[in-house]
Amino acid sequence: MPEARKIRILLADDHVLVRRGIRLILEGEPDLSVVAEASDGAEAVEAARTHQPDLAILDIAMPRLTGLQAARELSRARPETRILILTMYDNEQYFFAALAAGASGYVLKSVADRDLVEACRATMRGEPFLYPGAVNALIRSHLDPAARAGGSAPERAITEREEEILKLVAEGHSSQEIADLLVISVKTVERHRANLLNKLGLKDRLELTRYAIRIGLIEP
Amino acid sequence: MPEARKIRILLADDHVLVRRGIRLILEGEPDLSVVAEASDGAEAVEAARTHQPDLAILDIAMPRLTGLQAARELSRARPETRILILTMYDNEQYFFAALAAGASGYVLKSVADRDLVEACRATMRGEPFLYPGAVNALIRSHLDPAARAGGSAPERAITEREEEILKLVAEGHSSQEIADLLVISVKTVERHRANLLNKLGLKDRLELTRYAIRIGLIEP
DNA sequence: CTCACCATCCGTGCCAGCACCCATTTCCGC
DNA sequence: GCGGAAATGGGTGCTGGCACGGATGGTGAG
Repeated sequence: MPEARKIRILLADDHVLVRRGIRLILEGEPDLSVVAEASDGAEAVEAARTHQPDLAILDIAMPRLTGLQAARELSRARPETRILILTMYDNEQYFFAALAAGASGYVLKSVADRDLVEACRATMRGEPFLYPGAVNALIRSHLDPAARAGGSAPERAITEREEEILKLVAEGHSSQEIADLLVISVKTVERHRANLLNKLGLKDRLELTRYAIRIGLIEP
Repeated sequence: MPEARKIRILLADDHVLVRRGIRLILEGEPDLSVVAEASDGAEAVEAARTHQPDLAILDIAMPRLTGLQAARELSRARPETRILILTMYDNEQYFFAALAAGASGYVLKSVADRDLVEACRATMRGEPFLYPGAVNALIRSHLDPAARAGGSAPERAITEREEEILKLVAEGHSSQEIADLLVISVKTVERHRANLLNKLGLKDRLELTRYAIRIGLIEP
């Protein structure tokens, strides 16, 4: 039974080369088949509708919709499609967000060539697949749910207002400008920014900017 | 003559998946052979010494040494190795810098799967390989040498040292840290940074960061 | 109802970033 | 050799970023 029932995979990443690499890796396996590719989150959601894949492999950093946004869309629109999040960064913040978005697996690009195939199969068997760091984070979170809000794994979700400030800060606006834009006091802007830095475990507005770009909040 | 004389290729990119993708593409060709991989610029220079490749494919955005810095090193240390620069972004500034650094070809990652193999062969035949946008830029530069880096883009090309500072600033290092790293005074770092802001028409280190990300000098 | 959390605001203080001024040395091209 | 550009170093001064301390009202979950 050579064609028993291949796992139908949707592959979403904004880099052709990465897609090409992953595709070649996956197509080398007898039980895996890439039935569609997408170069951004919106395309991925669209492609999932038309191609009805069993599994969607989503990169986090994509234009239009990020992988996480796409995952939320997908798990609402097509809950039967399992989701595997692929990411460049070992960042617990993303990892918890990925779980919340309905992902069943979380794989780092840096180890992807070793683990990716195994992750696909595990996910389709209904088993979660996480990289070691993520498992640790999960255990810590289990042992002390309150620690999610502090310690090394800042995990309180960012609020709407904070995201608004995050975007404006990352776009290069000064606290004064943001205060004027939102018609609030400079002090409040600074307070929100400080909370962001604290929650995300970042150092200054420069890192905030890179973070915002990574999650697709703003364009570079 | 199936083993006539394969082109020996050194592949440098900081992402395993990208290397994997490129490698699979290249190894599919009968006349191309990847003899070494490197995950940063310094490794690439080192690998070129030991493996003596005919061709080095260098990503611009790499840790330690960037692709351009590695290209300069390489074309000095091993001029017989041809250099192909691989980049994420269509940016003329870096295209000219690549030429100056001794590169014979300049390929965009976004079109790499189509053109990469052809670019390798052309480069080895001694023909330059450029993507269409680069050719246009060259023509404009020929018609009006003064406009080379001009127009909406920065007027004067940024120097090697400035690029070094640009990268470090964009990575979030303070002036003091950079001064210590490069063993120069803080004042000199600030001077270079000021020159960069001036040349690029930017406001502060935050914009410098976004610029560095846009041109693919660093990862977000 | 109380508690936790959010959004809002204020004061103080330090330091890094940045602007604007200055200079010297080296090296390259004309 | 002279002019120009790159790299190096310096001084002064303002201000915005960021940490730290406080406070209030609103709102939803327990």
